[in-house]
Amino acid sequence: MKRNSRLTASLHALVHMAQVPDHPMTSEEIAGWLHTNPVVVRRMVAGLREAGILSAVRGHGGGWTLARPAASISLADVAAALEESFLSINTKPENPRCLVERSVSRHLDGFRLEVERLLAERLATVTLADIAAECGQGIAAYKENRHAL
Amino acid sequence: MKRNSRLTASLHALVHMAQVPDHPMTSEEIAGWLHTNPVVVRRMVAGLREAGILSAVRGHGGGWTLARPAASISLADVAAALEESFLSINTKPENPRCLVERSVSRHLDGFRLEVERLLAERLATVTLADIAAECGQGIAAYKENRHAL
DNA sequence: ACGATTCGTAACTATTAAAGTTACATGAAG
DNA sequence: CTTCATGTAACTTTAATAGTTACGAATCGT
Repeated sequence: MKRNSRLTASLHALVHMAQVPDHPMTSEEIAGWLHTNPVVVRRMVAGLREAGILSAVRGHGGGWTLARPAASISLADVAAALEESFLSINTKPENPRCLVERSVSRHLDGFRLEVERLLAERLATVTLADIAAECGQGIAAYKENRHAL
Repeated sequence: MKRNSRLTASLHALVHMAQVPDHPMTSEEIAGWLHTNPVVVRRMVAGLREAGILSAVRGHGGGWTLARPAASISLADVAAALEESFLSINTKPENPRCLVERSVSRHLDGFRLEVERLLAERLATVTLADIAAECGQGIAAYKENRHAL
């Protein structure tokens, strides 16, 4: 898995799950899609479980399923659950006694907040169900997307 | 110098320069402000020179000065010259044959573009002169901000 | 009950992007 | 022609993240 792609990767997995509701998916399976390791997957989606987006079942036949209907899970919900910051722009002054540094940081921080708000707004307009529908839904679409093609 | 703070650091230095026009500042001096190394500074601002924001003079009494009036240099100009991406969100599908991944990436990429546009717009509304004015301008303010307090 | 399976998590290693450093060539001022 | 400053290449260090190993806990099928 590439760096800085936790949101992309998580959404990828979640939409696949939305396509086949009630079918638990294992971390092994997901790791295959994301070309990574099962443990990395479990670590990545831990926050999604805590946020009530995914529910996990252990043991034989276990795995992950969506904890609520795909239509009620927006991309913003997922992004928030991952607690990832997407804006890599430092707005904390290192030396708060320098007026210049403070002023620069204050401006940038204002912009940062505004931009994060816009992103959250946009992410809130799309749900997992929307994307699943775009790709075709259900078992057929799931098989279509099996990555084994 | 901390990571992901090239824009903040560059603006910090540039505003100090705006406060004392026609006084070349050495990388040694700037490195002191940013708590880093002169070579790191030279590397960081290389793009600013190529973009016509800074001009450098070598040799005795040399250093950097703003290449144009501070009022004509917006924060967006600086950000563009640094060629830094501020949105750490991967929107390139790793396996373009997966419909789900493509759909997710397409949505995120649209949002990314919109967000970057907003940020650029906002950065364009503020110039180095604006910030210098906020901090008090001229030699007096420069001394006020000497970081040696 | 028992073994197979799967998540949960801690502890460790590997990778990599960026900062920091050293070294030296280039050029300008006095 | 010495001194000081940038320009840049090459290398080392650092830190964030991915990847791995290991094992405990929980659940199912037999």
